[in-house]
Amino acid sequence: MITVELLEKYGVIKKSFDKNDIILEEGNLPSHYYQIISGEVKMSNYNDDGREFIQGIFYNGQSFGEPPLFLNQKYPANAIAVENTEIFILPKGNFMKLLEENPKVSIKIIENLAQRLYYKSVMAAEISTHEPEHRVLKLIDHGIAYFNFQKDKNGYLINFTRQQIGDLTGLRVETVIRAIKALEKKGELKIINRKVYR
Amino acid sequence: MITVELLEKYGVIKKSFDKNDIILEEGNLPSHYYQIISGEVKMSNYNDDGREFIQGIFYNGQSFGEPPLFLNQKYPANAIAVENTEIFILPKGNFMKLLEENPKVSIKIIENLAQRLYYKSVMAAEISTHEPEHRVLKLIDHGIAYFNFQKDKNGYLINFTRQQIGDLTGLRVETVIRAIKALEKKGELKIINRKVYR
DNA sequence: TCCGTTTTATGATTAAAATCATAAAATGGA
DNA sequence: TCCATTTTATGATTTTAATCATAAAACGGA
Repeated sequence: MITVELLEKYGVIKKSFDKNDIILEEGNLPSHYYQIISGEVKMSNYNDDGREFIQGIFYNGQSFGEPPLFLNQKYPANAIAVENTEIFILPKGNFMKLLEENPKVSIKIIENLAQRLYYKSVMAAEISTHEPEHRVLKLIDHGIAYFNFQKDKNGYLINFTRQQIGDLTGLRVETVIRAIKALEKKGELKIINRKVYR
Repeated sequence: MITVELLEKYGVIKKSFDKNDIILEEGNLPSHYYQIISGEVKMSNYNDDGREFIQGIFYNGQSFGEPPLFLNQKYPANAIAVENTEIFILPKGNFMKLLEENPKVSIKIIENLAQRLYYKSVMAAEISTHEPEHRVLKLIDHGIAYFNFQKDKNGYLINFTRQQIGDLTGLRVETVIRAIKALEKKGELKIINRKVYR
């Protein structure tokens, strides 16, 4: 996350997106740095028969889509507004100048990329070698640590739909529903009027 | 990749590992920066029944294991020497000092992390939503672009065993063998005395 | 408040890859 | 050069999650 003052100094602009708007598209070449002001963004892929895989979900203050920007490669996924969203957008040239002139920002970027790489390492191993229940639980625990889940008297409210959990873990929605039921039976989590708590 | 001169200036040491030696272990806290001088290193996970998932394979000049170093988190995977390997090892404190005093290195680190994140994004989507043949072909094409595969009159020699391809794509070795056969039949690649070319 | 859409839910069936079994070929140390 | 190990290979069987079908509950705009 880069501070508003710094972004403004380098000529950032604000842009609004409605729910379900496409912010950037797979296959396109990157030209801007994106940082969320408010709202929620997902980056995801669709395979040939329309099945979705969610690479990640991003909230206030978080940036997304930097890797291809640094590599001059095409975006490997789409970015879509999950709800109405406001975003800071900075042209690549300005962004690079900002980085050069503010070395401490580089460290922030490194930490952010490291965090995302860490998540992807954990989930890749999960998706490849573990059963549905294990995958779902790992995603939930990651979500508690890194997403903005709220804690109340029942525990952490897992603010994902079953479909989203499926799209994040490579499982179909029915499998997720059954896995969550099984996890509840084992006492690993609670279901209170359809909402999942841990 | 950080230059030898710079590493030496900050007190790097060399260390040798034999084939199959464990360089660092899942669950441990990081304390050093690692950069390969010669040889080959894999980072991988093992699930409860010993099934392996290879996070990545690294060669001369490449570094590995940085994300947890930047985050002060436990390693999410093991690093193992695939063959006899020499490695530059720099203590965390020295490495951080090097970064602070050489801002251009930060950009290199960013590019490297971005590249690895890119690979993981592509493979995560593959593993979650595509059939074995597609997954194998995608890995092979990625390998051609980013690993040191050699080109000769038959095309690029894919320098992975079927088992390695399986461990990188989350498939069992028999499935990989059958997928490669099917891809040959479709003309997507060649098998010349058991070696795969593309 | 009504109605279309989304989300959660459950049972039956199917398909695809994993597993199991076995073996030939190749490789690499001793 | 020999022999143990690794790699590639193939067929049969099983298992597991996907798929298919259907529906109730909840949600959200108009």
